[in-house]
Formats: sequence, C-alpha cells, structure tokens
Amino acid sequence: MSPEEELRFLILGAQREGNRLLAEMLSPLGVTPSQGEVISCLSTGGEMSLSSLGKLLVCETGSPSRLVDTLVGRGIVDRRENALDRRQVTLALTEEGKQLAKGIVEVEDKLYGWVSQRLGAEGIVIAVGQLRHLVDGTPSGDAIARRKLERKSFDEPLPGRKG
Amino acid sequence: MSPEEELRFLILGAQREGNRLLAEMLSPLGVTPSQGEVISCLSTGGEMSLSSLGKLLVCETGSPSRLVDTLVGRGIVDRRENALDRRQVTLALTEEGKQLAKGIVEVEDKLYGWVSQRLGAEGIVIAVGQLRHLVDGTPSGDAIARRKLERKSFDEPLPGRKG
DNA sequence: CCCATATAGATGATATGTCATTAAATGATA
DNA sequence: TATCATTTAATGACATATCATCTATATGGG
Repeated sequence: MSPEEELRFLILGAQREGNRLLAEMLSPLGVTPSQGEVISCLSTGGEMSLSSLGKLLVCETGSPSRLVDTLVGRGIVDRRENALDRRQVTLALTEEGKQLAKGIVEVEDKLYGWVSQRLGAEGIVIAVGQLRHLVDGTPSGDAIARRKLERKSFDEPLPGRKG
Repeated sequence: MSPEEELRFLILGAQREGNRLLAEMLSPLGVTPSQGEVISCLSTGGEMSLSSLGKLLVCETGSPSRLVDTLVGRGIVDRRENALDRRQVTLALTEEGKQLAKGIVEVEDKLYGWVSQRLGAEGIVIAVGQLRHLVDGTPSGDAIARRKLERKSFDEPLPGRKG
C-alpha cells in the first residue's frame, strides 16, 4: 500500500472513529455530531442566517435546512423571518439550546482530551500543519478559516484570498 | 480555536473534500467512492464472503449488504451461496467488474497524485505517522492494517503472519 | 441428540451528505 | 420601470453510515 493510499484511508478512518466516539459521548444529550456542530456555531457566533451557518459548518454544501429543521422541531433552535431580507431566516439558540450548548462544550473538551492523549501536543501541531495543505482553498478549508475568525461579519470574504 | 479543534475539523474537511473529488473523478465510471472501494477490495483480494469484505472496508460497522446489493444488481459483482457454510455468501467481481476495476485503479492513482502534489512525499509520511496514532486499535485502524497485509494477487504468497 | 449461543446476512429506521430543482425575494441594469 | 440574474431557503432524489432487529445456520456443551 502506497503512503498516499494509506493516508487516504487513515483520513477516512480517523473521521469515522472520531465521529463514532463523538456520537457516543453526545448521545446522553440526545444530539448527533452534526447537530452538535450547529449548536456550537450558534452558541459561539450568536444569531445568524441559514446561509451564514452553512458557511461555518464543515459539512456545508447546500443549505443545512433539514439539519436545522430537526433542531427547530425539538425546541433547540429558534427560526424566524428576517424582515430586512425576507429570503433569509434568522437562527438562534433557544434557552434550552443554550443550556444544551454548555453540555456540548464539555463533550467536545473530552474529545479533544482524547485526541491529545493519542497524539500529544506536538503531534497535533504536526498533523494540523500537513492537513492544512490538503484542504487549503477548498470549501471545507474556507469554513475552518472562517471558524478561526469568528465574531467578525460572517458574510465578508476571507482576508487575503480570492473568494 | 485550539489545535485539537482545528485537527478535528481538518480531518472532517479532508475527508469531505477528498470524497467529493473522488466522487467527481469516478462519476464517468458510474460508481461512487464507496462502491469503488468494494470493487478495489474484490479486485485485490479475490472472492470473499460479505463479512470478510466488511472487515476490509474502512466503513465496516455491520455488513455492507446494501452496498454490495447495488453492485450485484448492476452486474458488477457476482453473489452466490457458500455450500460449506450456508450462512455465508461468496462475492466476486464479474468480467464487467474486472474491467471496471482497471478504470478505478487509474482514478485512484490520479487521486494519489493530487495528494502528492499537495503534501509532497515527506508531508505524506509525516501525516501518516500522526494519523496512525489516532486510529490505532480501532475498527478502522484494524481494517487498514488488514488492507496492508493483502495479497496483491492469488499468485503471491501470504505474508508471514496470521490473517 | 438438544439447547444455548454465536455468526452471517438481510432489512427497517433514522440521520446525513450530495446534487439538482424550485420558488420567492432582491439586486442590477437596460 | 421591466426584465433578468443572483441569492436564499426548501425540497426531492439518491446513496451512505449507523444501530437495532430478524432469520437462518452453525457450533459447542451437556
């Protein structure tokens, strides 16, 4: 097996295993990893439109309408019209959603602890450095860059890049 | 954003982007990345049971019955009973499947070329080294280890280890 | 032989990821 | 202003992960 092929499967495997572990840790809270990511984004970024949310999610091709739909139905997210632009909907966490967000942060920290134990601080930095090259300039790479800039205007283009 | 969090999203993003690229490159062949992985496994490993195939696939929780089902329906995979153990089914590529496998290998090589351009040979080795620590001992890690032990063809001897 | 257990595979249910299409609203412009 | 392109969100369609459950078939201990 070539190193390239091994890397391909390691990325796939790491994603699957991480997702499975996260799903297991989140299940007492009654949310999935994808739902958790939405709640985290809304918790950190405050209210925003569906399309802004989509640009923050690493799973963002198209609009995450249905993902949000579930959370609205469960009273975790509030969805209302934007009077200034009636194409848009404005999303925000409900009180219940804000409470839930606290638990999700704890779970995420446990996940990061697991990663730290596996790789060590140095290993993480090394891995990050390489994987950045892989996603640089892709939609997912842009989403991650946006997450790092959070609290700025979400609809602004990224600094120092075409787009 | 902590390095752990960035790594988490980079792994997610790398998997998504790689999958999207692979899907695009495979679409002229009419197969998806998951289907391509099945065909590759059967091409390299020869005929095997569904559960053996499942252990080779990095997406292997449960049996990939439905994934294989599609390929059987399209005449790419042949599925027959195993007379020695009638719980099992034996899977193998049809002639059409073997032809398809050649095209898939070409696409995979192009994908690996893309990865090489992005990371360079050295970067790939570095990334592999770190990600191995992440999936070591997990089902996905085991699947990858199994893939590395595969016979390249029936004429080659098995490596000197238990399977 | 009989039964408890384990294994192989199929299938239902739910949630996602992806793409394509649609509909409404807005913006740009001739 | 009339028209067309773009943006936003929803939805249909399809394939995949994941888990739970079901059936059939082995297998091992009395």
